[in-house]
Amino acid sequence: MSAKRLTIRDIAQMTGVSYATVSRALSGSAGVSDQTRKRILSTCNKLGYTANYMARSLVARKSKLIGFIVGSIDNPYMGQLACQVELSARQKGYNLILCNSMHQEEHEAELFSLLLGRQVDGVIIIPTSSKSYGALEKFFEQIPTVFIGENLRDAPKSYVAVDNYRGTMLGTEYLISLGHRSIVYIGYRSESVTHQLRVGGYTQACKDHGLETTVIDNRESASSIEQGYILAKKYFSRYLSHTAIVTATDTTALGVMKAADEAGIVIPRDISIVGFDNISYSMLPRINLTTIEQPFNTMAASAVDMLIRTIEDPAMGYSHIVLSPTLIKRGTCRPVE
Amino acid sequence: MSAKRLTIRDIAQMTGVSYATVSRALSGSAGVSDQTRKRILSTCNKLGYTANYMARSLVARKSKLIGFIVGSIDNPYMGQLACQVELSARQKGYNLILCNSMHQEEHEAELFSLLLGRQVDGVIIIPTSSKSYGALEKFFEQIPTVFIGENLRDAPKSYVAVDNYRGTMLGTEYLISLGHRSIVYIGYRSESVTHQLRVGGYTQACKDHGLETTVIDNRESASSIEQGYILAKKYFSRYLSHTAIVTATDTTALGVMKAADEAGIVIPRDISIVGFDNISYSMLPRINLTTIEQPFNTMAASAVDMLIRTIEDPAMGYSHIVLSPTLIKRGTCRPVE
DNA sequence: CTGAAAGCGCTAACAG
DNA sequence: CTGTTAGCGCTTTCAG
Repeated sequence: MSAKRLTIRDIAQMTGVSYATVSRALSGSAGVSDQTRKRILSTCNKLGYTANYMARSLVARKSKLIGFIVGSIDNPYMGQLACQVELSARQKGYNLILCNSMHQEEHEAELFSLLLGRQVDGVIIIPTSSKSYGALEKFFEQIPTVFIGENLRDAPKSYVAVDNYRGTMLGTEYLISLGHRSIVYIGYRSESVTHQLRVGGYTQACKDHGLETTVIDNRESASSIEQGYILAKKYFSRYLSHTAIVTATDTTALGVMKAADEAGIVIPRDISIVGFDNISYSMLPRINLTTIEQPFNTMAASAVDMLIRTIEDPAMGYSHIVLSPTLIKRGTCRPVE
Repeated sequence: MSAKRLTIRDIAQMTGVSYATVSRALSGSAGVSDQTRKRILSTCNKLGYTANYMARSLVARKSKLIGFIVGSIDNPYMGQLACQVELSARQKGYNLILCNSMHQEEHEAELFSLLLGRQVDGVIIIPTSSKSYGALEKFFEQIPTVFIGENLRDAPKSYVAVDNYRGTMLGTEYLISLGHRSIVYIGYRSESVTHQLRVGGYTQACKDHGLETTVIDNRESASSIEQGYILAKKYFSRYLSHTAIVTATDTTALGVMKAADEAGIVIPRDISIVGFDNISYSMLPRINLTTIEQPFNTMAASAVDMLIRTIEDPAMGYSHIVLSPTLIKRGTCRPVE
């Protein structure tokens, strides 16, 4: 096992040149004859030599490493983003150190320090809530950071998010266009700006059409199927008047659907429902959820681009990228007679 | 941005000691008076100093970094494993570099070299197929590696997997106990040993009870909902005789269910189905898939343990951990009259 | 075009 | 108990 890895000196000796020359040949910098370069390169991969990034990073003072903090990678929304983030980053020569915060703000801060110690050149974070921002502020001047998913409003920090307000507005108006006059919002997490905006879009759309609003809060630190289920179960046991539901997230919607099924409420016959996120599971057969799509690939690519631009030019300011959501019509909504 | 990070010398100067003393104080090694240690530690976190892992790793010749190669992290099966792997690794002082191979063996090899250059102390891989093993063999003597998920039979390399043979056997026998006499297997990927074992368990169970077998192959390099759908669609358009389906994976089952729904085939009334993996979405309301569970948490924790043990004691041999699967009875199977 | 030497931030002997 | 001195493997001046 690990027969002491080869160093630049070893291959210098083999080739009969100084190790400085080897370094030059490998890093592609000028000042080496084509002949020696070829000779060096060939012995390198004959012996399977791979340069030591650690040493290289130490002198270069940059690691080409990006810290990536997510609530938990088994959440499909984060998984989809993570996949694209990793791919774009790698394509640009960066690798990702993955960290799960388990949706806890204290952990996010600890993880940030850890990542700082790891000498990452920047961090991309899918924050648990907007509160994350405040707690993390002290790190921002130490290291380029970009947020994904959470809308930080006018905070002086880079983020890429979807237009959440417009998203729920789109969803709510679709429901209204179908004839619904009594719509409830389920799963509002008040400490999240994303959720504030989502509930805002719903409220505005209702107001615009002279409709009443009802909002059911989620007091947990994350949205999940379980939470949606719990919330909806309680809801179904008390209210009966609404003909449609706007949910905070697709996972919430999934939980709501479960509760509806158990209560013998048929979707969309008895009640219509629209989700938010368009996680891959929303398109499943039996689910077939009408929802608002977040453009994952664009979000991930933009975040990586933004971060790397800031890393390479520290004088760069911040940017806010707010992408357009799309309504995906599937099978959970129907016109009201 | 990044006001040149503090070094050990900076804080040595501030405290009025030599930087070696600071190093000792930080690494907790003996040979520093409690008083000076406290003084050093306090200035350290007053100034927000974090030790440079790169430099530390360079001299220690270990990075406390683990490379983690997955097919693609947005696959729920891999996401669930990844989450646990990261958590266990971090708890033991290791961090993860995440890489998506996009289910391509060539990429796996490239990723391995890259990770080697990154000086990871070991790698955990969820291989695309058993072919991965051969192509990667040349790396194994260079770095501790453990495989998750794929059963490598008697290969001289560490892996943790579920007893796939026993899994489908369990599933098939359950179906048989329900009275099914005509069962088809959908989604066999012949280049994967995991799949060979799964189809083996199915075949054996059928043989044991004197039943015929029918196997539908998946010629793609990965299982997915889409593949399951395509396979099932073709299947439903030709066969009609089976009363039950054993699927290679839950994602396959999901695709099969979609095709069934579209074809007007009602599950479980017209046909029963059992999946494999118990990914989180199988328990969804409308899905409620009867399936074989893989113990994700145990698998992840064992893999990390095994790897770290090998890292810390290079003389360690390899181990094969084959965990027991469990049948999760849900709503997609019913007794045949 | 190539070699020698200094140093990135840290740890680990070895002295004092 | 603390300071000094070599490096870890590499890049990068600066000479030749």
